[in-house]
Amino acid sequence: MNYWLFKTEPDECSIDDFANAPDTPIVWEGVRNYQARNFLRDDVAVGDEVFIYHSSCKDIGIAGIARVVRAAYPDPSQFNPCSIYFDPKSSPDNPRWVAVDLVYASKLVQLIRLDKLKSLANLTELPLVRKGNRLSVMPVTCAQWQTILALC
DNA sequence: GCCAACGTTGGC
DNA sequence: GCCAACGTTGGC
Repeated sequence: MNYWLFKTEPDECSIDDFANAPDTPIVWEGVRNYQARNFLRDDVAVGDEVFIYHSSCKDIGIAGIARVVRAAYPDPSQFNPCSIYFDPKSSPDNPRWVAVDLVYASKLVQLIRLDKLKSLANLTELPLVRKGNRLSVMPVTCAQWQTILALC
């Protein structure tokens, strides 16, 4: 089993959206970066656990945990002309982008702020805290996962 | 809203 | 395959 961190803008999809529908899988669509796509497509597996990270908002940081319930499949939004994620260069017989499904696992008692994460020597290798990082789907090592959980 | 950093595109 | 120009991300 692997651990991950997925970024999301809470205006778009927040941990509360998961918590409000704890039995409903949420389609993690709209990843449009090749490195992130490759992680989703090749390495994210059913049963993996995911930190849900809130970006571009007032309270930036890790807000909760979700679990993967469906591995990669073609991201439906890439074929939908009405979607902001529509990609005219992708085709159903050769899809460029993938989605996975997540369900709610837990909400952290309090959000772990980005500056807190940046302050920890154990996390300096986490892509999230590295300068200029823009990866929206990133692996978290077991040690990093434990370090972060211990902050709760 | 600014802007640094990074990713992508496309001409050559 | 290089690289300038452009677009996007995301913290501040």
